[in-house]
Amino acid sequence: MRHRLKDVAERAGVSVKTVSNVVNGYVHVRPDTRARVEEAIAELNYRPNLSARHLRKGRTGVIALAVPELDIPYFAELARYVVTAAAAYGWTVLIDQTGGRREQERVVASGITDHLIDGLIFSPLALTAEDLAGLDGTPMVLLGERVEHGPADRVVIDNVTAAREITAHLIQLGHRRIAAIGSQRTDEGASARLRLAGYTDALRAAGLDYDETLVAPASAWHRADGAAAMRGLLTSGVRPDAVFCFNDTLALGALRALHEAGLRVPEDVAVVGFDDIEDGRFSIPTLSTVAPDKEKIAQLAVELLANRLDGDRTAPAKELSAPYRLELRESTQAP
Amino acid sequence: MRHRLKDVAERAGVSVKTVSNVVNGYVHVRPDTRARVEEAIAELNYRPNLSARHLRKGRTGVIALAVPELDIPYFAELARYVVTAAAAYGWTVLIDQTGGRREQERVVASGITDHLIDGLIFSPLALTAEDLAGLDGTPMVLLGERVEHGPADRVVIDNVTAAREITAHLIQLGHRRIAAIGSQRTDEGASARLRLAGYTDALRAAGLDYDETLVAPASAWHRADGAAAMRGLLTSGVRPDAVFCFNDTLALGALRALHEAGLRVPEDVAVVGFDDIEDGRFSIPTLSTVAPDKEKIAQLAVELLANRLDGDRTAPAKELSAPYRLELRESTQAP
DNA sequence: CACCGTTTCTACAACGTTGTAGGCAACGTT
DNA sequence: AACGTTGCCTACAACGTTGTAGAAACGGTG
Repeated sequence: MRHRLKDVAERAGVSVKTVSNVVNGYVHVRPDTRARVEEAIAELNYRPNLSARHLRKGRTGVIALAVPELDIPYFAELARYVVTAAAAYGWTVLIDQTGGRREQERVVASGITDHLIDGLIFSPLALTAEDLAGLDGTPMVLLGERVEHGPADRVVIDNVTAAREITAHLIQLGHRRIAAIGSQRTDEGASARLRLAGYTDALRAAGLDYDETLVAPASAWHRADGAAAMRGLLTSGVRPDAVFCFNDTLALGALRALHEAGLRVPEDVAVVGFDDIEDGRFSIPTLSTVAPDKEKIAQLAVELLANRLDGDRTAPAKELSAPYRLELRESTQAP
Repeated sequence: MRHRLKDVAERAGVSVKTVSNVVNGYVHVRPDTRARVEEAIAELNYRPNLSARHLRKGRTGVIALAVPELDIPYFAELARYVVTAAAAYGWTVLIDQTGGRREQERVVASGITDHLIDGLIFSPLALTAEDLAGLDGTPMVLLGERVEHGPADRVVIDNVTAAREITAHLIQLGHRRIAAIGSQRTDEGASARLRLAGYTDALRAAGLDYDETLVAPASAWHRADGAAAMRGLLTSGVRPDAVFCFNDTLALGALRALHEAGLRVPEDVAVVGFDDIEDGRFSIPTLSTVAPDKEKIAQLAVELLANRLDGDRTAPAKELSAPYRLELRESTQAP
């Protein structure tokens, strides 16, 4: 059986509250009393009941991270950094997988975990600002562009500028027929919209025409979608000399499709992605990409949450921007 | 503010317990009373406080999954299946990242999440059976070979046979100098030991000599380790005509190293992995591998945990085996 | 009409913890 | 010697929920 404060108290011959004071590091406890209590704690292997503590204190020391899918490497890597950053505050991270479905996201946002968690870091795909309006519950930090107009603190990266820079890199290498893979018509494609904007900006700045046939949609951003989109571009007869994929998994799929079509990368077609997932550092060829500083994103998100928990919960929402850099590898230049 | 049973009770003009009865689906509540209570619940957007419920009932509806690292695709994919399988039981899954460090694993096993969770699915890397001995706490299901001799329920796959079969596949293709990447000397390498055993079994069965210089250790099983081990083999002058990597990320790293050395896969060297992660279905070349049925593993683990929670907690530990199959792709045969 | 069983509901206690209030020594100061 | 201050500790209540016991109302039976 698990032991309670009461058991420890009886063993140490003190009151329940004194044991509680020892556990919580209260100063006014005589050294010998403290020692006796600590001994009893060790002997019984006592561990506080977090539910009871939460019920009393209103804090659990647990925060949640909600992401669309864990087996998208970007989110898995991000999750690792969030867990690490949260550990610095003594927090445990509960990871929730929403599948990107609006209903599930709404459930998570309105607190599926209910009173179990102190705060939420949330990377929504389908959720709208309206879904969040009127949520008075758990403090929340949003990741990414999906929900704008500040219903909650947010951490973003400058997608438009990053997309413009990586596209400009392709242009500077001499590419002129640059395809884009990953555009999305739906409202849900907030990142897609911004990255497409950066792409068109770069074309315009270089005096290149925007050619709609070079822009391939992708409803999801998995490897299979990237491969399918690339095959579609190739069979439709457009012959790009470079491809900007809106994330790395799309790009890895595109690399595969180009390989199957007998085209060499980067000699025949240059390829860039976005996210800097680990796969891209070992793919053949290695993948040029936009590398958001995931560690920084995680740290900022945890920090915003900490401020919100300790500080003014009604203060206006803050928005922080995380840095990124271009990671230029083999897929845009011969080894 | 969040509302409590008391608020709902006042609004509906009934006792607190009646509201609790409605929330919990107790039968003896008059339809009109039930309706009034439900209306009040909806108006106040009442949600039960799980901590309080847990404190009273001893159940949270939350289980934890502890894995070494989330950005190892195998664990990310497994996590997704566990979340899905647990949802069928109405459970939320808290995901914990141990980093494979023994101390952290011990903390998790002895219940870092303490009384917050009902049960634990645990994939240990460094933990020993002694660490688990004397743990009387939360019901636990172990994944993999690390901890043997049944201190807890366990789900495994037959690593030895699987490794033998994939090695036999290489032999059958005519390969004779088959390297192995991923062996580990330390106690922690339980999977490594079993896969190495399968490898040597297959060699022996085919009458091939075991050549120690063909076996490369890898302390961790990341892409970088696979690439380093492969480079090591190549520069040491041994010329394998095939490589069995003990997991897929090692294999992807090995593919990369072979590519850098100007060797073609599978024409010059055939490569196989283990785990069937998504990357391997899109790599160049696509990767032949042992595909454990991750969905089944997750389902069995959740099922074992459910039985343990509802049934006899002192019953002897059960061990279930999950199926696998060989997934033969380009890396062992020309496209 | 008294009695019994069922339905519907309520009051109370308890889960394990911590904040508040307060008591009792021991100490230094007047 | 009386006083206030400080250090150390205890008793009690409360967090929000549900199990238990039982009360009140109702219908049917002898």
